[in-house]
Amino acid sequence: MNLSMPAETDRSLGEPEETVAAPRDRLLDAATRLFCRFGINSVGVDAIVEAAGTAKTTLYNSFGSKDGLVEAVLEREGRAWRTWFLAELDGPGGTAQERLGRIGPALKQWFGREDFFGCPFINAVGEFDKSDDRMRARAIAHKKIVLERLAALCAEAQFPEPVQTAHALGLVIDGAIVAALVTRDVSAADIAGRACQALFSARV
Amino acid sequence: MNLSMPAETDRSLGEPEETVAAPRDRLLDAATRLFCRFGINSVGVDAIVEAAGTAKTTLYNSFGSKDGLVEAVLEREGRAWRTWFLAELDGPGGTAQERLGRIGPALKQWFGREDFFGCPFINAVGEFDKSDDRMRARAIAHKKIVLERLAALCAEAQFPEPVQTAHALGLVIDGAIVAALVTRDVSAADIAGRACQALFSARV
DNA sequence: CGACGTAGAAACAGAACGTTCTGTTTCTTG
DNA sequence: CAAGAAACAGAACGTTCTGTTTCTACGTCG
Repeated sequence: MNLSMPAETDRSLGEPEETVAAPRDRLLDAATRLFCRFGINSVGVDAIVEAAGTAKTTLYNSFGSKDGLVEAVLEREGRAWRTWFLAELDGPGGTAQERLGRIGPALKQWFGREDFFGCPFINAVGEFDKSDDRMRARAIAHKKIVLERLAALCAEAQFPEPVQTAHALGLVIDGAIVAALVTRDVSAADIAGRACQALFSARV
Repeated sequence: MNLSMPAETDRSLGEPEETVAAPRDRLLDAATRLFCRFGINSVGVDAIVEAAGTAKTTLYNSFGSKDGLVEAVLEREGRAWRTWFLAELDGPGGTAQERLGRIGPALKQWFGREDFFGCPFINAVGEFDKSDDRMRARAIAHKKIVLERLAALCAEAQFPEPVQTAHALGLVIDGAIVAALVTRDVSAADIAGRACQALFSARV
């Protein structure tokens, strides 16, 4: 994986496929993997730097603290997930309601991944002090972006109460994530897809 | 609950209001409070025994280990929650569908409590190793009991697919719990209540 | 060429962790 | 009163934690 060699940018002619990511990115990758699988509080910085193949000094020079690394991981992971998920909905063609109908299939694809360990924001809020607003604020900011896009699609689909329907869709999505995490059963996505259809036809 | 203690029952004439709960129960109470609020991994045994007003020896004689205490806490808390929640649904009078309609109000009541910190099982699964089956199994056992009661009510309400509808209700419930935990907004229960009604009218 | 900045390796400090241990106190029971 | 059990108090075990420090090596660039 890392080699532990300084020369990580190939000096000579250039063999881009043999290069290794920069230490900062290796730390982000390793921390993301370990945090999501084992929980943030269960992973020490030693395990992270070992998995990243870097030194502890690099971690603290790059992120200042473990919490800084946590924040960077959630920031990057949240952005990546939103980009992927919203792109799944906004695929080629389809009316607004048909795009909303892709929520279930998109979730199913996600739940089937080997590295699916639930929503990092939900897990993070659950394992830290619930009276501390920082982690909750990060999760709210993440979900707000998704909810706003869902509300726009609900409005485009002429639902009478687009914001409320979007929130209901959000409940179904989060519930499916939790159910898939607990049961390891991807069919939670099918249940969620049917629940979405029920919301559409009920036009709540 | 357990007793197992000779003392703790007021010996003499009886001054029931001045007695203190048995050490084992004090440990369970303190651990429940601290685990739910701060997360299991963030609470050390020193904090628990201090909050319970007991000695560490009592904790280890009663539960064997911190994990034994965690298991006892989840066991008792899960049972208490299920008893309360299902009793809310099975209140006086009402058809099966009307009882299911009490899901939203029951959640709202729960979300409004000061000591609402989400579902301890969801939080616990999220903060431990996701490849470890023990914690997941505890959560599954808890949710199974609730889902079975919901499915029975769905069948009684003549829904064509009672089991699937019950699972959909479960998604909405879990999603509302997560949303209320993250946002601290009890109106997640209202959204959940409307989503339940949508599921009923869609008869999915 | 030499200075600078980045990164690695390894040790360290101080605290907290779960757990075990040695005693002491309290209460019940014979 | 004597014996035993249960709880308390607190020190100590070894490990792990976050974070710091020191030192070395390399690549870049003036």
